[in-house]
Amino acid sequence: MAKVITPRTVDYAEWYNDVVLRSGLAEYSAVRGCMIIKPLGYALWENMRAVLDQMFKETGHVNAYFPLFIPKSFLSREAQHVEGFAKECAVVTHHRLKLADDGSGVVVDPDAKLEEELIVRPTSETIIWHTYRDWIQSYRDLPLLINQWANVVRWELRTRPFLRTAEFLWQEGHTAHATRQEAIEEAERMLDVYARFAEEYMAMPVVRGIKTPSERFAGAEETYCIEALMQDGKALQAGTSHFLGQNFAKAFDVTFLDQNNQRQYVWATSWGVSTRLIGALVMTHSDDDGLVLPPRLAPVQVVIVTIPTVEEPQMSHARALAEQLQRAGLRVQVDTDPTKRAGFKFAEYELRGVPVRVAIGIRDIEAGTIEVARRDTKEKRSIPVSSAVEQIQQLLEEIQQNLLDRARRFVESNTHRVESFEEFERTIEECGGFVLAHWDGTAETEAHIKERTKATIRCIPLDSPSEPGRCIVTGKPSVRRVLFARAY
RNA sequence: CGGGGUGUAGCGCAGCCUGGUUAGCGCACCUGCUUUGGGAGCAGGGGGUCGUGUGUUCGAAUCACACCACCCCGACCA
Repeated sequence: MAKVITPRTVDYAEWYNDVVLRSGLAEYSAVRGCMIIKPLGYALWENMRAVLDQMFKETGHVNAYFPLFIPKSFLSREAQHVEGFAKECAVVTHHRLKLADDGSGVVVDPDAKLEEELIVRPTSETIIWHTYRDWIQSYRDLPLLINQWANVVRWELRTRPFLRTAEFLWQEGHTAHATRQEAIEEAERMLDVYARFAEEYMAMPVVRGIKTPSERFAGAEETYCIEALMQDGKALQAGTSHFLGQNFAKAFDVTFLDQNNQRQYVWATSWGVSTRLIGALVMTHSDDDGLVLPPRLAPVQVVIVTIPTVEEPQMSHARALAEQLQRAGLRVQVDTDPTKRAGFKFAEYELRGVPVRVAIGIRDIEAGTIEVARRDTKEKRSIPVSSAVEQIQQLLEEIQQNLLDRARRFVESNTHRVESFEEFERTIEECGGFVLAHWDGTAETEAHIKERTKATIRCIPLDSPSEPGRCIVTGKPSVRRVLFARAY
């Protein structure tokens, strides 16, 4: 038992770290708050990226790439934006090192000070809108629908692998539109893309909603979000889409001439998801034996393990089956390594979250069967090798669906409606989860609740029906319930 | 940024309080044999600036001081 994972019931945070580190998704690096994304974690990200990229292209977007560095002066052009990010910026001040006089290594060369400091981008609105000024002259240049896959740096005080790292990988869409309405539609469209991706590929149910003013992105007029519920009852913001109004157009003077030859400021959106989604995936499906990955995103969907014996016809059987599965479009790995025992491999592939494991031993070959084990329920059964491809394909779909159903049931049974502040406090403290309650719409009440319970308004759900009620704190009238939770 | 913790082999740790031969254990690694359908057994072997610096001492992993790094918990944030 070389690799033991702390059970979730003992310490959820420790369990999370164990799963991430021991499954080989990522490890800590020599740089504080920055992680090394290992091949398994990166392959997962590549799969996510491929699907999202396709979805972005289907909705009319194209990719581009903007600089990593942003002149300091750009950041301060939009007042709220700079306020939101100033406290967590990495700053480049010099461009050269030199040998230390005492021979102790290298030091920053004071003569190589930059005239204007450069900020390592925490997000790219400013440099992109500075560029859009040149790209947009006419209504014919709009809409401008651009996405960028990049890394960004936010000097967070407290970091956790995938959930919050000082450097992270993400995509950021930045679009420009001729009308307010069109920009709002874009922001909503991309939120919908994210929600569909979360549910259809990650098998992770999400609540779509809008943020309250105090939780809005720095510089946005409206922030849309998808909120997911983790197994420990805490919420995780899984993606955001912002309607930026004309804030950045005004800050960077981006205007166009409309059909009536009138000069207008451009309307903007930005939207992003990050490697945080990998953390969300872990905390939605995984268990005390390690990762559980949804088949649609799993880097390896099927692993075929041969049970070694002296004579080894298993190998050729395994390779033949792998070939058939690959031809059917599946991602397959074959493990015929005779130096590790079967039990070790079983545990190892479970730890790494492979959805379906096939075992082939001499017994199976004699019986014309294979043993198929599914990761989500740990069930095993023998099936005839003749129908292996169809059955495995079907099983993968079943697993994908089961993960979503299971996660949905979890969210449903951990979403509570409360009518009083007392009930609210008790529910948050004892059950966690999502809490739907009436709120009077003021920042004061929101802050009060946060202070008392550490719960925040995750969003005002888009699909929430209007339902007259009274604020749980002030008793003032409210027209709909909002979604509260303690959050990551 | 506040609080706590930890730095000894790739990983996990013991040793430190009470200084003293060659720094030890488990896992992993290498070799051999036996095993092999749920994390194999035996035998042998390789691997160490004891986080860094300064000090105390005949002698420091061990004592003192300073520093650094990372992790965890909070406040802030994707």
